[in-house]
Amino acid sequence: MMLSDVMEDYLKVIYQLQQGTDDRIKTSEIADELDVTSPTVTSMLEKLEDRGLIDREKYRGVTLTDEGETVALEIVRHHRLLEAYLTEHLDYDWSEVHDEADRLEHHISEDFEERVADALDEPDVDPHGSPIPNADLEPPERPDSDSVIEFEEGDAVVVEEVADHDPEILSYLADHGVEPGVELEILEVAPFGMVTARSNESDRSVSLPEHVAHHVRVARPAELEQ
Amino acid sequence: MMLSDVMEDYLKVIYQLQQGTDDRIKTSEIADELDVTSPTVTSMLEKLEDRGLIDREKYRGVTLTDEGETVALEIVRHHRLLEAYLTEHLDYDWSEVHDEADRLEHHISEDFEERVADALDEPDVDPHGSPIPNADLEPPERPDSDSVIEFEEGDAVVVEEVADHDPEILSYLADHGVEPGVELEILEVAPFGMVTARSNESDRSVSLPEHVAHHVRVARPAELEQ
DNA sequence: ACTCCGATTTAGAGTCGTCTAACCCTAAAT
DNA sequence: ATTTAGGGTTAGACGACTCTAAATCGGAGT
Ligand SMILES: [Mn+2]
Ligand SMILES: [Mn+2]
Ligand SMILES: [Mn+2]
Ligand SMILES: [Mn+2]
Repeated sequence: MMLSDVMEDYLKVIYQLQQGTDDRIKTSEIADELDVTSPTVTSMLEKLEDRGLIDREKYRGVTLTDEGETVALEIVRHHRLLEAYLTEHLDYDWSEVHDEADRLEHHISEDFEERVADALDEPDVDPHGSPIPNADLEPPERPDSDSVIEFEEGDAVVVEEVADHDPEILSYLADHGVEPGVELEILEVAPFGMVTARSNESDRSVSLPEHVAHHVRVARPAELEQ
Repeated sequence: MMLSDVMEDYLKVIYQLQQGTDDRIKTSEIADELDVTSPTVTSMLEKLEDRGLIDREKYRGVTLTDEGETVALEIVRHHRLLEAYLTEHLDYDWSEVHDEADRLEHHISEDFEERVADALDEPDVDPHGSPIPNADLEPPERPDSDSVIEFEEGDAVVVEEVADHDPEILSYLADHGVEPGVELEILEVAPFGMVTARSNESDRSVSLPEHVAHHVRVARPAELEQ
């Protein structure tokens, strides 16, 4: 199956939008994510349906077929391995890797993928804490983390994943001690969603507006130990 | 200036065909190299001319403008740095790097280029002995090597560059002790161009049919020492 | 059941890079 | 000066991906 970069991007986006819901993915969601108009999405969805990569019900959105999911996992694996390699071996900061990986993910060979995975010793998460699909492209199990928004004043949690790609936000977070692996004590969750917490890294408090906090996924330490 | 991958490839090919001649580059040469038809080349040449990247005289071929040459050098730098990086840091063999670099060269950022160059300590040749344009994209000086075909029985020479990209040929050459840096003693140059030589690496003789010998560029050791 | 709004699809068009078929130019040979 | 062979260009088309404008669907609220 010979797929264009663009088709790969559509499948990747559908995969990512599908994580954490059972809802079908709607035309407009894809259009937003890829920065194209909805008629453009509609016509690409027809093509992907013809190729058996998605299930489509007109006016009701799409889901990936198994084959489509495998392609998406392939691209996600490339992306996250590249992010890991760039930070580990080329001295990139975690805030800088996304765009580079987003271009290269479509252009590396299976051989390159394998050598990178070897050089990293088959990592299972990328620098943002997101799981890297294994070489067999089985869907990684859903990490049992929740958005930090779900917690309350007084909770002690560990950052598992920061699912944001904006370099400015990521730099800010790192500067304020919010990275995968650090412990946070929740100080306040404001009614409009802003979370204030103290990091054991920076030892000062940091406030995260809702749209940022939303992407900071954490788990209770207990859940890790059990 | 926003250029497509395809335009970059045309400029790179024109640059490479231009090395070692003062002739203008002809439509059909480009078509052969890129595996497209000549009308396709003609229409792309019109576009490149409009953009000021080539000088074109209808029916008489093209040359790169300074701007076009800079773009070509940029891509060649990417290509050769990638080849060097893949062999040095990802355990690729020199016979395997070309195709990978040929795809990635269009998709790496300037930042990536710089980090790779740093990791390699600003190398000046790639694994095939070809010069890597510097970061300022000044045209590298033409290496003073000649095809091994130009020499005669009894000459002692050093391999400077193996300007071939075919993995099978490169593996064969490495197996028979023909790589940049090795010394060769020319044993025979047949009338139909085949060169037989003894390598100080393998210590056995190896014969190279003309089309292979043509790409093996060597220099007299004396020229190196002076 | 009906109406209406927002989301989706249909229709039609444009750009890019490619092709084939037909025509044309240049340079070499007569 | 003419012919001719070979390569180059023009013309017209197509697939991939995108857009805007117009038509249509479906669900929410009466
Ligand atoms: Mn892969
Ligand atoms: Mn990531
Ligand atoms: Mn560059
Ligand atoms: Mn090379």
